[in-house]
Amino acid sequence: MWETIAHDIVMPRPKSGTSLRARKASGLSVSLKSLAEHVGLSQAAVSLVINSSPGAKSIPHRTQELIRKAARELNYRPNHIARSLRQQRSYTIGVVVPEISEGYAALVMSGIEDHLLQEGYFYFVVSHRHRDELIQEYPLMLQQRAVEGLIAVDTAITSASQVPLVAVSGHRELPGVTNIVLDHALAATLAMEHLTKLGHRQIAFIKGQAFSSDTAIRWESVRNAAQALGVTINERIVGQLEGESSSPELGYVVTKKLLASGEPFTALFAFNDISAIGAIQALREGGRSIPQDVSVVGFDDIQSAAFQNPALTTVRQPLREMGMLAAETLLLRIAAPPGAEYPKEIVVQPELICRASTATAPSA
Amino acid sequence: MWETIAHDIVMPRPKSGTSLRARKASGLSVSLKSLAEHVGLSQAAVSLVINSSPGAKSIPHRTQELIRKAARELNYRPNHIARSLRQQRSYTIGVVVPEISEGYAALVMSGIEDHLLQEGYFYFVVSHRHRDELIQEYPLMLQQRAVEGLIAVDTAITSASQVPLVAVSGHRELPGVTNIVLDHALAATLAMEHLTKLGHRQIAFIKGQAFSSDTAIRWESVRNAAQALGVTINERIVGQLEGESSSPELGYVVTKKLLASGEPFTALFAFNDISAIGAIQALREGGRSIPQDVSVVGFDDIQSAAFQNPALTTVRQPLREMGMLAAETLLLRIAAPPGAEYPKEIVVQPELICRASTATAPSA
DNA sequence: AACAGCTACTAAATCGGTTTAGTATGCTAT
DNA sequence: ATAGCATACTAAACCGATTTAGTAGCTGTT
Repeated sequence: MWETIAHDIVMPRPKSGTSLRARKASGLSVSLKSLAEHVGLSQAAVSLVINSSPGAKSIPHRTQELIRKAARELNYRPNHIARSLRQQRSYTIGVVVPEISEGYAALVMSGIEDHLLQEGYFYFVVSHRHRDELIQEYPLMLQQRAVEGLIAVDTAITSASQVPLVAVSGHRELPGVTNIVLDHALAATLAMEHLTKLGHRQIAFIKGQAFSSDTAIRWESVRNAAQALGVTINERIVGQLEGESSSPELGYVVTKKLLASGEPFTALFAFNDISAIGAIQALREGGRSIPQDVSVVGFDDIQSAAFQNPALTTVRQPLREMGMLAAETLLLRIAAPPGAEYPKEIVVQPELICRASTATAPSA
Repeated sequence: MWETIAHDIVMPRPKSGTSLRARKASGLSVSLKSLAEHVGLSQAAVSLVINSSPGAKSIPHRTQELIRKAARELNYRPNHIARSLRQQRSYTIGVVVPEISEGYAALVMSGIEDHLLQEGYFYFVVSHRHRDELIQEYPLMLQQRAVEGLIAVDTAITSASQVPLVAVSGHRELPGVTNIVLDHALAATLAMEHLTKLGHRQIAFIKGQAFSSDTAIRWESVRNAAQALGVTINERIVGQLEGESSSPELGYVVTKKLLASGEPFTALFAFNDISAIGAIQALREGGRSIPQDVSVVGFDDIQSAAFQNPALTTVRQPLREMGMLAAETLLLRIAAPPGAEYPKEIVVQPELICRASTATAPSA
């Protein structure tokens, strides 16, 4: 007895050698093999022409045109995976960020993307959310996917990588790493000069989280700038962000503590714009007007800084430019012969953006 | 005569068959072939064991352990590209967004990422910045890179795709597309009810840009809700965002025009939070306090909405959830047999987030 | 003794391109 | 006549895995 078992009947998947008609009908894209059969030439010839390889110079124009025309008509697009495998080049890089939805990372990525796509590269992004095992694992997973290089944004990658690595605000002085760093000394000086010129002496600070790569250097720069300007730092009005998320909430909490200390201050320099926004909230709840009673300076100049009320005075990091620079440097390093020299550090300049959250200090 | 031409001496790149020692020394990762040679078994056996394939069940435990141990020690990681080519599966999808650095797209992507990485998928992101030729071209480039599916965020993809496509706030009713859409009727009702309960009758509106996929449906819903609540819409205080960027500036410009019309209004319902933020700026410059003189309602609930001053009342779109849902749906569609049924539309619910930018209408 | 059936593997095809080495053909120069 | 050379290609290896079909060796059964 024969039974028709409907759910066992499966459309046979045509192999790559099958006729064009079959491939197209089944939704498969046109392969080099079928294209070659269609024009009656070898795969080699077609490949050489499609890629305008040096080897194609002996192929006459008429034949080249024939091939190109057929490729166009059949909408042939070389399978990128097959090409990657053979050429041992993926035209892909990996980007590791703390959290993709954060304004900081988003701006850097926007810059990265700008340069990469232009050069025919694509990229994978992964957010590690400060989980150590992911920070370890993601670079390996990315390399398994044959990325040609890595960009780490605000992330201290510790596992050595087989591929070039560019860090944006990441670690310092690791072998094989190019660091894109801000001129922190200048950044601190810009902010501190601005505040002292406005007459502020009692300045509160919010330091970054301990895990953030910029925290230490930024704080050191602030201390140096303060000293140079003759400002003494009162440790009782120095707070530190705590927690792994990046929401204004963190700045809010720290600022509440600063207020609770009872210590007077007329200005506050926050670790970043996000925490400055939370700080302003807390200051207002504590009955201070911004900037009449307390001036607030942020850091980064994320997009929403300009549209706060009051608009935030901040030290601008050129984040998009840093992303572009990272991508550019990485591609150069990829193209360079192995063992070639590479830049260990590239310094970019901050800029003070004066808006409405700072004003002259209230007379004591 | 023999000459030593130093710069022509090139390290020979060992082939995959070469000894382990050679591969590791030259920085190449360990291949299946070299691993197999190392343990004295065939590539097939090693592959079966590594992947725990059904075919490995006839291989005794001792041998399996031997293989696994060697793999661990040599830090063998299968080349993902080779695997993709053979299996015809890339475990990669493509995500098309207007601009990666925008809060809206960033939140959706964050949700997408959450689900994808968990399932072993990676993704490429591309920002088209509303350029038509890129909206056409990127999906093709992504398919060339063998993505198994596409997610389009707030983007009307028109070229038919060979792979499953999920649109978040994208087009409607295209064959082959699953749309993740907000319940716009409910969204409009929530906002309008809130405003009318507060006593507002003269309400200004900011519509979205013509190219934005949500503009039409949202406006229709607002009109329906207004009618149901007995509110008449005064077309002279209905503005529309213009320009392709997404900065508060656009909302600022429109609101300036609304004010210039001279027509009175006590509330404003903006197309999104970004434009609401710009609108507040313009209203303030026009001498109105928020919310005493004018109440403002935004849309989306992007991260910075809560930290505006005043904190923004807004209709929350569950953006992260929409991203997760999109990823989940896409993976289900990828796993489904070709030709299988799939959801055409998935509706998600908005939520009114009452903050400080709305208050009772000033008595006339 | 012959055969089936199981165990423990392996050989070889395959994915879809790229690239190297080679070959057939026709032409020119000796 | 034939070596030499350019032209116009092609055959086949290769990238690094997965996967199918098959085989050698052993045990147990009739």
